[in-house]
Amino acid sequence: MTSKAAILGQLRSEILNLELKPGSILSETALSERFRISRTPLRDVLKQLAHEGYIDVYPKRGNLVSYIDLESVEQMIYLRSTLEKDILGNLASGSAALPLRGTLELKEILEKQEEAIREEQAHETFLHWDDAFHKKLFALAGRGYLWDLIQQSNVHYARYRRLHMLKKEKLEAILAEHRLLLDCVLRRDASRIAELVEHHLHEDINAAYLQENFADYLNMSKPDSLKPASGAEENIES
Amino acid sequence: MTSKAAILGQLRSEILNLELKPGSILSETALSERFRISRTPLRDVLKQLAHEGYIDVYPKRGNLVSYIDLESVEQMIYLRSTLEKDILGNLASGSAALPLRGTLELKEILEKQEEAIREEQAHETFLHWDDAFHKKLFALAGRGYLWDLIQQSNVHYARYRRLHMLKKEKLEAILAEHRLLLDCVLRRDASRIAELVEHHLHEDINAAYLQENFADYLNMSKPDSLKPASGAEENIES
DNA sequence: AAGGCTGTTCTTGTATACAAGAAAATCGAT
DNA sequence: ATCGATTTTCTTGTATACAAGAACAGCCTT
Repeated sequence: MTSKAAILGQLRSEILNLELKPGSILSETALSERFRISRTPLRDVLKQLAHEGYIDVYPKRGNLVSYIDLESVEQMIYLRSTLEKDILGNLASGSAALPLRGTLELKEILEKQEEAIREEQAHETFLHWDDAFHKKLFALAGRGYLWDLIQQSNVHYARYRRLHMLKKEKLEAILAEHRLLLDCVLRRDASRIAELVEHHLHEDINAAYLQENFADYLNMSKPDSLKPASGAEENIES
Repeated sequence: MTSKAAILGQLRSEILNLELKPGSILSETALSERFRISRTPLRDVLKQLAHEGYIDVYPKRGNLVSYIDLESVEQMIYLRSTLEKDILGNLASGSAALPLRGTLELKEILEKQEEAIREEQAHETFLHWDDAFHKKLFALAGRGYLWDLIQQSNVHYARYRRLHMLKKEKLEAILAEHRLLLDCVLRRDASRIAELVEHHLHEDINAAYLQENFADYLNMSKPDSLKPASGAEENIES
């Protein structure tokens, strides 16, 4: 656990699966002791995390694990929804036929997902194969580049999904929708895809429920005085 | 010119307007002398540039201004095309009416763009207002967040456009298309928007012409041995 | 002349000492 | 006890010395 890439991955996964709760302090000195590495390379890791939205940097005060930003969640859902409607539409309406190889890989993924449901403590595994399914669709449409791009700004949406999963055991429902979508593509029925994708991604973004049960995970847009750096402090503006 | 944000902006603009050509070396020591600042904060700036694709980092060898990646260009055009079709479609089909204020701002931008055409050496100014027009459309649809997100991965597309501009003086054509698009939205005619957006953004991605005239600006996918770091070197993987 | 070894000199990567800002704790006066 | 100024102690930001890898030049060998 000494390389920068390993540390980055470790912190990323701890933040994503909510072991590190929003608001937790990531101190440079503390982390440098934990990972037995000096502050300089560790700062590189924190910079990367900050750029991907995992942490908020308060200059000369500290780094906090970011609170889940529902605005970002809504925007990412819209982005994915719009793209996947188009992608699945193209795959279905057959200007380019779905190759047999791709079909098989998709079905394999869905089987893995079904297995994951049976396990207990299945959420992380299930989510992994859920992502794999959508990623494969992007890849088959020649849009893997965009999938990777989206993943770089996915912290808030990824954690939001995990909070929702905790409540509803609607894993079966999700899997069923995947099967339905694949069916439409294979039967070359583009007509229903738009509504299916729309419903699949907009898993009721129920802000009220979240604020009731996970208020301390969320970013309630408070006065600017409490917001992280974004201006001309000693920070880099993006 | 001592703050990190200023240096970042300076280098960004020099790379975007091709003063710093692809392949140019950005040495930490050289830059630290140029900007009278130590290597540590300067490395932060380079990290940011690397993350946004402005430079490629070859560990222990150097940092080169990235070559224009036509794959990225095509992906970004598709991304914007798909999003803007939906955005303009929504603005036109009127679930939410375009407010008077927004209409006026858009027309103002188009006037600025017309002024820019008359000036000589107009390209940079023209492009600025061109971006402003599209950005305003995103904002009016409540998608300013996504516009900003896209801008963070826009190096290759931005430079590609500048190379195209050098050849064709099709500034008037672009402006005319803007007027046409705005017209469709105001007249609530959503039918032609898709094809207009498609044509507007896919300004003939003529790879042959570029490779003929600007081969040394482009990233011809060479053998892996010449590619920048992306694996388990001493670098951070994204 | 060609090939390979070796040392020099580039580059970036890391560690650490110090500077500077912000918040908290302390101590004092009222 | 309460309020306020000062000091102390956190935090991150910066500078710099050193480590280590990569490329290059030169030389020697063949």
